[in-house]
Amino acid sequence: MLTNPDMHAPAASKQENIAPISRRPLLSVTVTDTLRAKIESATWVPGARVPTEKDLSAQLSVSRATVREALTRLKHEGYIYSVQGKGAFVADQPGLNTFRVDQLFSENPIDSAHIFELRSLVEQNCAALAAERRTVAQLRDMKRALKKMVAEQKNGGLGLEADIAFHRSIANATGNPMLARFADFVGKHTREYLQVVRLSALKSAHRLIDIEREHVEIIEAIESRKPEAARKAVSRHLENGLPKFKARKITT
Amino acid sequence: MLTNPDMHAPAASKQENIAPISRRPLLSVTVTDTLRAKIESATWVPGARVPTEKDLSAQLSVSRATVREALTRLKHEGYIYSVQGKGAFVADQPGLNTFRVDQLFSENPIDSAHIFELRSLVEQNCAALAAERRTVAQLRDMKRALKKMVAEQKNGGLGLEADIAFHRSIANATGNPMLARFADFVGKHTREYLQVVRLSALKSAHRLIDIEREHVEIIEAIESRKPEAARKAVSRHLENGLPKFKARKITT
DNA sequence: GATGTAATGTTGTCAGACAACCTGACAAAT
DNA sequence: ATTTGTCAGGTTGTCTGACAACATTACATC
Repeated sequence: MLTNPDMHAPAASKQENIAPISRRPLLSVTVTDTLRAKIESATWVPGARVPTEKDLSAQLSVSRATVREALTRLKHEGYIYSVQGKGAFVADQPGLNTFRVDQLFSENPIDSAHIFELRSLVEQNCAALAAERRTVAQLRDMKRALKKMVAEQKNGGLGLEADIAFHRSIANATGNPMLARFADFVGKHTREYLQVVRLSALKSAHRLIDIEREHVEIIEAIESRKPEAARKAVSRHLENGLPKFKARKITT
Repeated sequence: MLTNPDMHAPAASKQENIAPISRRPLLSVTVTDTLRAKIESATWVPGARVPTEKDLSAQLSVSRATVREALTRLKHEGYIYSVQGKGAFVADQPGLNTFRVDQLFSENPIDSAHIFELRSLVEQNCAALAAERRTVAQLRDMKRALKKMVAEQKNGGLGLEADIAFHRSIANATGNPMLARFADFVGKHTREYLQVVRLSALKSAHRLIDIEREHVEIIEAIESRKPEAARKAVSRHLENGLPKFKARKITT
């Protein structure tokens, strides 16, 4: 879905009951998926040589340019690597070059629970580390973001951007930019999948007050340097935001 | 560095003191970096239109094919998106489509500390969740991997693969495939950066015995369903494996 | 046997063209 | 006046062919 340009299209027209058109998938994307499947199904094993671009072009009945575009993506994902004059080969640990969620995610609510759990873990740890390391300036950032969110909500808005800024300010306070970036990453994707479901339910004034109180609890724990309290406050906050998945048992 | 084919090249020759050759960077990679910098420096802001492929081709004095290859990568990373017939545009949250570490990583040991901390957090949480959810079959997998590692080390090897399998078996026991995949991802990259430094120091028999004991402690905590004990056992294990960074203070 | 060299194959880059699609302007019809 | 149909131009997606850069192999030369 992330490769579908539609998701970035301007807001839908006012007639909501028109189903969105489904574009013909790009040829290069189809080829990419086809070749990636060869690797994930272990048809092509690590170290093995990938057919030459010319051969693939002939086998798949597409031009070499299209094959190259597909190979470019697979290289970027870490499934294969290529050496000029030599050829292309399956990587040792295919696909571990980048971490993506779209390839793991489907509309299945179980999958949603998985990524929400990942987010919860990351943000809990961020809060705990922030409680240990935050500077006064960083604490001020958190409070400012919270104030802004409350203000926006008083004006009838959702304060979504301020909410994002709030969580980011916590991640920044860990002093670990890699961790902060990953928190951003996971946060974006969870919010993306929530978007539709959430908007209506979130608007209730009752829930908004809860959210504010939960945020205050997080800040207080970080301010008073209590890592475990911060961790639990985040856990509660995120669980409350996800009533649908809250009680769901993850069975293995 | 991840786009450099050398890292996947066959094992180095026996003459270790030959410096690895540095290839001329691919033109398309250079273009990719140039364009990505435009976005990360906010020269091109979200929503803005990216120059047409023809224009970029003229401005950068490269062919349209090369420009397209660069744009393909940027699309894949989530920096831009394109619509046929319309053009290409900067994404709302550029770069958050995929999580990569090479763009954040440099040879600076501080950066290393950041990714090692990320790994530690992830694996601690995996162990804690595994302690709550593991099945008997999953517990058996962990013990089998540990046995294999010890056996390999008795034969003079490092048991690196078995070690990877051990950590993966814990991640699997969380029942969350997304979390397991991320643990794989982070584990791969941390090990990659360790590789050179570590091999000699690790060979000492003393350290190998320690590692075995640490692994046993992790398993015991998971077997007896003690999440916090499992978390701490993993924390100790990883800290011991990284003496260089152990005492380093992360300053913000 | 060691070394230089040419031939061959593969990926990287270039150039030009057409197909698919979007946008805007204009004409035609109601 | 509004809607609809048509057209032209621009942009990305795909195709084709060619050459450059690099690796491998076989062969000739010393």
